[in-house]
Amino acid sequence: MGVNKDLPGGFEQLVMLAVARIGDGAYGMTVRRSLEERTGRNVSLGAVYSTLDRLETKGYVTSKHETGAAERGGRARRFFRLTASGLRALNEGIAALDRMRAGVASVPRPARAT
Amino acid sequence: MGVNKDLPGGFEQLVMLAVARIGDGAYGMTVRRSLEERTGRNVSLGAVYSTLDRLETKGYVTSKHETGAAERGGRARRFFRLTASGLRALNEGIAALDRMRAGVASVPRPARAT
DNA sequence: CACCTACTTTCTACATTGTAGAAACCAGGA
DNA sequence: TCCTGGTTTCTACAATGTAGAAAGTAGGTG
Repeated sequence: MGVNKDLPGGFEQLVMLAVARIGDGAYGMTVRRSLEERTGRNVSLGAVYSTLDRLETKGYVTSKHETGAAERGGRARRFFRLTASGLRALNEGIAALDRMRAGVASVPRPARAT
Repeated sequence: MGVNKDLPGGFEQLVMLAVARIGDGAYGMTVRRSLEERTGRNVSLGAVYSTLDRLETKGYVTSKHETGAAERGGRARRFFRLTASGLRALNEGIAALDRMRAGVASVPRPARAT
């Protein structure tokens, strides 16, 4: 890898953004849903989970299994949160992209706040 | 791949942006330089060229060898340009990222124009 | 009880992308 | 001739992207 290791690439960025935007209720399904809604592409759960796993190995997210009785059918959910270093890496990656795109006429400026 | 095939990932985006921003004089070395200046990371020429090659196979850039006598030491340069479909794909990818990041408090809005 | 179903994660496998470094090319000057 | 600077191409491997099948878990239902 490059000299600045581990700047997250495309999909990883998107997944981290999903986790960030969802906040507390971020687990596999909600991350997937968020991704699909905002990007318009359909993403498989497998894709989401393995990315999340890899992010966890890098220390960019942490996960915790739902405690107590999940009075809900199904396996205990695994909730994800962005770590400080994850946020840092995410912002660096985004910043680099922004610097790259600044002033390129054919590439639109980002929309204003939402 | 996903349903919307071939949205370029991280590094491909950066390389396309470099080509776009450089305009006419875009070839291996200038692309590399632009990347390094704006992102701060050091990128190898190999990385640049193979990415450029792959982008070309996808039809996102075209290349043309320097015509006439290159009255310069060295092999004839290969100049790259973004194709219309490359630009479209690039903008789609960026737009998806923007939608994902819009309204996420911990992720700064992009800087104003440069 | 045995089974079915909904929800969710985990595992497996493979394709694509990211990345570096060595090799080869080319021309001009020492 | 040899060296050097500028440039591309080739080779190889690691990391990321992506899908799909499998399996765990609980609650309902006959």
